Amino acid sequence: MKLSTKGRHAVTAMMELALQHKKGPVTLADISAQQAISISYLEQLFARLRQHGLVTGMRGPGGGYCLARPATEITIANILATVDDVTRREEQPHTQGEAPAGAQMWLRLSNRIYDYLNGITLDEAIQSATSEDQAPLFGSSFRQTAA
Amino acid sequence: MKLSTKGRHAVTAMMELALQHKKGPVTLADISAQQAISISYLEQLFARLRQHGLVTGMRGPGGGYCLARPATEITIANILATVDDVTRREEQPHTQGEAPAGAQMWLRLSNRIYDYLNGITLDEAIQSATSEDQAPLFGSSFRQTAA
DNA sequence: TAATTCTTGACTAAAAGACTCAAGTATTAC
DNA sequence: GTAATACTTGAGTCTTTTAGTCAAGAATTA
Repeated sequence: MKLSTKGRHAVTAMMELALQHKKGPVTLADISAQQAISISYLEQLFARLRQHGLVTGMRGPGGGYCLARPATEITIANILATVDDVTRREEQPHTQGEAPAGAQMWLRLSNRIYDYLNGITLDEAIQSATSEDQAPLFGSSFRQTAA
Repeated sequence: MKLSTKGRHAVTAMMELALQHKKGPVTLADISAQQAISISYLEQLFARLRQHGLVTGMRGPGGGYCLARPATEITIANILATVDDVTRREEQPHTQGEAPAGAQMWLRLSNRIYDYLNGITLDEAIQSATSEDQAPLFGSSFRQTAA
């Protein structure tokens, strides 16, 4: 599991597509202008998104990119996985006694985060981000103590 | 929000401290051996962990590092925040009409992830990672479709 | 007092990440 | 047919991160 600016760009771009899908295909030039990223870089990202079946490209004038599936069927984890080469990984079933316990524990935690992000659809993310009053999603019993 | 190998090292090191806290302080040399990381690098990480009040160092022979608080009161988000300079960030209340909608949406999603990780304590992470039978934590209705 | 351990801080080499640039080909609306 | 767009390819640059070294020193305690 990983969370980088590259993933951020991909997610926000996908959100853009979802928001404007009623207006038809969205051009990379549009997204480039809104996100202040070069078209060439977006091309890299969208090449992967397309290869993984998350978007479809339409050529010619009036063309652009659309979501390949409804926004309710695309998860945040889906998007991050395409651009960051991360997936859910299965744990090894005890290779030897001298096992990297820490690695195994991290793997499980990592998978847990992946599952969490896989439970958030693009549509839902937009909904909760668009709603004015943002209800706390967790009790947040703990806050930062650091100065 | 960010998720890097640096954060991974910090989390696994903290797990190690939590596991061995009954045996007293843990030396960096121990962790170095277990995680195959140089002591010097660990020193960097632990310097930050100590500054943020997550661990306490004990000098002299028999010294080492301990958790500054019980493992039930340290969250994964706490740990990641110390080494990665990430925190929960407040959203701006609509600066202008020409607002970076995508940025705002990402911020909310990012905070949501942060809150999630802030809801997982070190202790809980170890528990769920140690238990043999790992029950699925989410419905995981969606799986990877990519080839 | 000497061994052990943390503390601090500067420094560095290699790798990855985050882009940009360029130059072309393929489609399709008009 | 031409212009607007997607798509492809590949190189190239700049920054950040990672992972680590080196060194001098301060605190602790056997």
